Amino acid sequence: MSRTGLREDRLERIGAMLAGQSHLKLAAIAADLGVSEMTIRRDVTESGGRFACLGGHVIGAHNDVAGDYVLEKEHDQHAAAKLAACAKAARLIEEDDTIFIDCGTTTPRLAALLPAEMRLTAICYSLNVAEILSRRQNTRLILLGGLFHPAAASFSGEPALEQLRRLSINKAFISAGGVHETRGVTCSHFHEVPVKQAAIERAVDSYLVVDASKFGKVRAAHFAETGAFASIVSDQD
Amino acid sequence: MSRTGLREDRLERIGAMLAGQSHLKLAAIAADLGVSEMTIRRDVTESGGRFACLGGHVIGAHNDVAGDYVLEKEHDQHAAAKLAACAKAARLIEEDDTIFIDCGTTTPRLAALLPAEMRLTAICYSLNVAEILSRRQNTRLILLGGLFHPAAASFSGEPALEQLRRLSINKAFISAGGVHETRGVTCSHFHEVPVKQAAIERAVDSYLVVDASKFGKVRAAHFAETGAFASIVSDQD
DNA sequence: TTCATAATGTTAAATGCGTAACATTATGTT
DNA sequence: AACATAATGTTACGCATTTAACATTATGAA
Repeated sequence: MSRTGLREDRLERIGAMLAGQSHLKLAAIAADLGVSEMTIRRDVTESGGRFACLGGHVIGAHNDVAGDYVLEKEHDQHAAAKLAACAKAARLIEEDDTIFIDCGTTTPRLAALLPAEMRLTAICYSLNVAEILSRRQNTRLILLGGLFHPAAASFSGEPALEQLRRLSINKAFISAGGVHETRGVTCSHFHEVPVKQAAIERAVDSYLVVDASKFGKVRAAHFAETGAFASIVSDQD
Repeated sequence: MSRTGLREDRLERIGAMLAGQSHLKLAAIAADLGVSEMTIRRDVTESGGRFACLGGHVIGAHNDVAGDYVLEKEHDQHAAAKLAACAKAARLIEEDDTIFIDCGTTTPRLAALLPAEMRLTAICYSLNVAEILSRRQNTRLILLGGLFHPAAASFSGEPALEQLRRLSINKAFISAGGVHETRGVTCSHFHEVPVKQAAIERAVDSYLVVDASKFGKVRAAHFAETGAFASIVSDQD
């Protein structure tokens, strides 16, 4: 039994060193902590997935959304479809637009597909989308903050809603877990409902960005009818 | 001259595929884009640091704060001192505390050094701190949103300030660019001033977390006197 | 069409990573 | 103190990654 917890201490220090950096040389960490590279290797393998060793470097394993492994799997399955839908959505965006990007597993791809040099104002309320947008040069980013929900990596709260209601949006890109002819458009997380609704209300045009697997599905939280959208952007028709 | 920009297209698609994942197999990307691994390798080297190849995988280079290379360098210089200061600060935190963590290059390390299993409520207003905190299991995270400032990776805005003024904080961990006996405590970014001040006001105890290199320095934006803090937590005395 | 140039594919060799096996040192117990 | 066990260090070898060099295919211009 490791009474001392030295390994855990080192892992925390590795985490601290990694804060900011994307990857660090195995040798550098070993030198910094005054142990051998082999020990760092062993630490990383025992870290339970917090870190990973790749090509002599350590990287933070940085799993998108902590916990939600179900979503993560679904993610991979329809990855190509989502990418296709996002590519279409990205073509709708013009220079100097003010866009709203919803949360979920589809929308980060849209954020990543925005033309690199295009001047934009982007509004979002999820951590993974914000992170992608924050790296852009010519984009003004507004993140609606509040209480963090790990399942969707999104935030919720009245102050943020108030702020959203005072913003004007050209194009809102909304995602959904289900699109049904009679039951309308639904998602899984109730706290997202008021945000999505406010975004749709404030936007000149709203677009529903979903892969075709969502058609016919129904989720718990209803937030709009299909008629609320200027168009449904999907990999198929 | 690459008139077509195929490479750039692929880089965007790689970015989109990487959205969420920390790393992706080189072979998987090559298969998805229908090109050879060698081409992906060349893309990555020509990406100007956006991506990196490590151990047969591609990772997002994920540079902490886009742009601020000056800070990034200073960062590295006093890295050990900052880590030491943060380690001391981390020891002040107890189970079930509500803590405020400031923005900057020091505080991400504090966030990373928080005991892994400790139950906490954490308030922050910078993207890099939020990202680290969001991976914790037993922590309720509140991010103060608003307009993004790339230089400090932080957010500002009246709605977030209002929200902060309604929160109660046990311990606020504040960073600074300068600590001076007569000129007080200062930082470089004016938009941070009202946030820091509100946090100090709402906190039972505020702690100034700085490495010793900050002593005697003065920056443009004044936000507090040294007397406002329960103690100054630094690598030296 | 023909040519020049860019883009991509293929192959092959060497560097360096990753793993295992064993040696050594620390730690705690009786 | 002597022992058992955990923790770390060292070495060496197989193999995947990486790089370079060259072959091939696309692209655009004259």
